[in-house]
Amino acid sequence: MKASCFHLSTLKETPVDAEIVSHQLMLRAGLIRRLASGIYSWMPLGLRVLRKVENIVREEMDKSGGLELLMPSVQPAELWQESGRWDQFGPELLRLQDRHQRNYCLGPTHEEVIVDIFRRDIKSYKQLPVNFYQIQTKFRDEIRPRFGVMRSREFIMKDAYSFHASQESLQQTYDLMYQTYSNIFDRFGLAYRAVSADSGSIGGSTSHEFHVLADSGEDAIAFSDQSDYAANVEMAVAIPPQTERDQPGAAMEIIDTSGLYTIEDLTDKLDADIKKCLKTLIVDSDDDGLVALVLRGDHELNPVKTEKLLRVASPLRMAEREKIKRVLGSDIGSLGPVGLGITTYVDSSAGFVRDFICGANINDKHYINANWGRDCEEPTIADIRSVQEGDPSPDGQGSLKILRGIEVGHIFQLGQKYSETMQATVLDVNGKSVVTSMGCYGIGVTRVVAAAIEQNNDERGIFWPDSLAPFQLAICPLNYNKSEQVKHAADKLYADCLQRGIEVLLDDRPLRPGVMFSDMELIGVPHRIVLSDRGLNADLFEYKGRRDENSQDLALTNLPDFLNQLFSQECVRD
RNA sequence: CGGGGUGUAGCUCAGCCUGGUAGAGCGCUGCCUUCGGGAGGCAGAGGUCGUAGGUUCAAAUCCUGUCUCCCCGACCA
Repeated sequence: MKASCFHLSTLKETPVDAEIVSHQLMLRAGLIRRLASGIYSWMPLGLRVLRKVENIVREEMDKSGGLELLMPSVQPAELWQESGRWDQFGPELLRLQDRHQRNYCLGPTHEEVIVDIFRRDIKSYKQLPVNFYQIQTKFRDEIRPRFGVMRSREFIMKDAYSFHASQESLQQTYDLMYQTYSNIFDRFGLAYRAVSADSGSIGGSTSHEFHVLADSGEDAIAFSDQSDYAANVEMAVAIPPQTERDQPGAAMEIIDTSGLYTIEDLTDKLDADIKKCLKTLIVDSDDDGLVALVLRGDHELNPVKTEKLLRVASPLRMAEREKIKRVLGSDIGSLGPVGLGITTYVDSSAGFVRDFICGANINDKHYINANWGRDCEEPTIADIRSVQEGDPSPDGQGSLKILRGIEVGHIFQLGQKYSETMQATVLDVNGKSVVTSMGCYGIGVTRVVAAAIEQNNDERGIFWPDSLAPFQLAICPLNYNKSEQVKHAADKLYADCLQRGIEVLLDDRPLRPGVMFSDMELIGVPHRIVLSDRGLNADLFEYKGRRDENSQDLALTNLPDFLNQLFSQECVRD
């Protein structure tokens, strides 16, 4: 490609609305343009990257026996009513009507449609297992789209759905998909991590997320420094520090703590050990009452774990202050488990603390040296906190480290959630009708592009991994439009690269070198060759990798070999 | 949806408080100079000031409605 024939629309200034680097760089490099909130056009340069992602996904899915199909993005309401999700999904589902006032939605996902296809087409266990997938545009009417393509309303996703006559078969395909995803992310050339995950609203049991590691990631993931254990912090099991409680010490006393309402106040003013200060949080119950949650002062509540507990309202809601005061008789800064009188869950770590400090449920009073069993009821233990860096790994090997990640892939075992309600059955060996089990496997294709940038950028712009770069090589001729010598050499090199199948961008624009270099660095072309009169006169060309400190001058005679070496791997692979 | 902001040239923004009829930098077009890290000069093009109404002799500026977009919270690939 010649730059003069391409559309490079780079921006020198950073657009104000862009909050995170990937969004800024995608706009500055001219990969995307915003059309409306959460809706973006992919410009030619961005589309080249998007296609790279798609193709890798497609190749690996095909290799694993996936069958590509393409389902409509507009879907009839009837299907969604049948699965029950027409009502469940809420405003995130964009609904529309046609001219006959029939209801439709824009597909946020395709379980309903695929199940419908399946039940019409597949009758026998002999046709199983199957794994259908598509790479297609989805629409979710996000409450608040942000971060550009990272959380947009319209986005492209690869979604795959597998069907099975048995759990064993589902497990097999699930494991295969896990491996396939690992292969895909390996090929992307991104640092990633597969973690056990909460299956969320989509339902099902076993589930893993694939995260691209980046400090700006929205998710925290915990993994063992000594084993394979890795889980989303939402999910990671918090192991109590000990298995038996120490004997109580001194007798409980009530003390005056006017003006001390937070854990910090207590540790500052009373010189107390934060691990001995228990905090009591009050959330709404599912029957209009209250539930108390007790945690160690240095621990954080984990809403995802907590909302699964009996009587706790889901989604989790902190109770209103007035209601707490009314029901419990004190303000939130003075609450504690002693004599509280409502359902109380005590975090497993907090349940082992002896001689603790807690609110007395009387304003401006706290107890010290309180003890479970002696001063209040034996605690109902639950795992309700988020793990912290340094906690023991739940598998007993090593301790946990915490990194941030961007969720770009998610695999689920759906089981029979949809196949049951929508009657996706086949006949088994005995001619009996059995409900199929399903798996579902997603990759956020557009999000992968953003995540790749989030992980690979510097002050000059993007640096793409070779596998995702819109162009592999930039040829930057200095004075292309003035110097016959340079033009000739550049054209020859360009033709040679095309011949070799290298994706090359020849910058033949009449630009100053600085502008040209900056553009190529901004858009992240991994390799750059500069040709100039000065160099050619000395039989030299200049090479610089996007991530290299310095450029190097190399002998022109070695250029063919150099190209061979540089691009041998990609040529074999693609 | 709740809270906070914003809207003026393609982009980043000034002007608004204190009404008098629109500006800068970058980008764009042409010419000249420069030519290895976002050059300089000259000459240009480009804006119903988000939108509808109101106040006023006069509105980008004041008032009201409305829309857009962004930020903070719950959701997710």
